Amino acid sequence: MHAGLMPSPAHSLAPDRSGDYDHVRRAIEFLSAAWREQPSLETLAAHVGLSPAHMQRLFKRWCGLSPKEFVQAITYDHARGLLEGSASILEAAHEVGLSGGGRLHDLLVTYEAMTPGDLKRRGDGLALAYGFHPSPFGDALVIASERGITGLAFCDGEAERPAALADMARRWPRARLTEDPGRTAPLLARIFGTGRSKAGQPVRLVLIGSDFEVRVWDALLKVPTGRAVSYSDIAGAIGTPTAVRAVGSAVGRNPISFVVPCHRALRRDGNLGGYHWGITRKKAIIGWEAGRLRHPDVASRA
DNA sequence: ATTTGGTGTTGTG
DNA sequence: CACAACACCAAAT
Repeated sequence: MHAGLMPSPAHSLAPDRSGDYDHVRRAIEFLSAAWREQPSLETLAAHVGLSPAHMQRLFKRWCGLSPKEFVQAITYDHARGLLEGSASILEAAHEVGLSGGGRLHDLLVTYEAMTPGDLKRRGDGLALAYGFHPSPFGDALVIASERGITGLAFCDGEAERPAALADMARRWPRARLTEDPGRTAPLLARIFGTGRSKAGQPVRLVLIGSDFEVRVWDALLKVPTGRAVSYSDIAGAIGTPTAVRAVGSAVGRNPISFVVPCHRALRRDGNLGGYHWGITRKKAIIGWEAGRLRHPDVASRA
């Protein structure tokens, strides 16, 4: 299938970015495998199947960084920089956080957690709408109840959609899921939409998980863009300093990817650690945020 | 670089 | 109730 021949919308002010991530993903995969040889722009572009100039422009448009800068942004050293002073992030947030209610990273986020009773019912009586939508990181699966977003997952391409949906549905086996992209689309737009969240409209989350899991996810919500914490930082902050590995599992079970920024949890030593939706995507998100931080206006011109 | 032993929580039977 | 699985970590090959 030669979908790559799709004509580019030459002078649209709102370029169709939905196809970008597919190329970006293949570029990141190549760079990850070959970083030691410092591949040239030509080599990279040839592998992805684009001209060097197009490759460069694609990356710039996607995240504001060139491929070379992107590679810098996901290196070991840079990750260690993100972790600088990481313990104090959660400490400071803890002082403010309890009184302040939920604000967090660059989005305005509020959340409620399901009660233990709700959890036991495994979603019985819960009506959930879902939809797939293009996002900067591939197809995004959004799941929402009447009270707010309960799930956000990613996949690459139509073929992976059933698996992504099953992975999410398994978390609330007795819930009734109905496809309704009309309802989920505006929720996703609020997350990836242009610029800052439209004045005062918070993103409402519904966290469905055990008490321990919710405490972990709450800690993640306190990590701002451009920073990161280690799994053991989180363990310490929630009062179970030796439960590092359990924290890792809980982070991995985060149902609302990206909004609950599980990609900002790294290994203590600067290794990136794992990611439920693939390490490539974790790299993509970290690099994308690095670019957005450097050029805050990139997203606002849409 | 890779292995090893120690971890808390959750889901399964 | 026991047990395996897990997006980890520190120390020792």
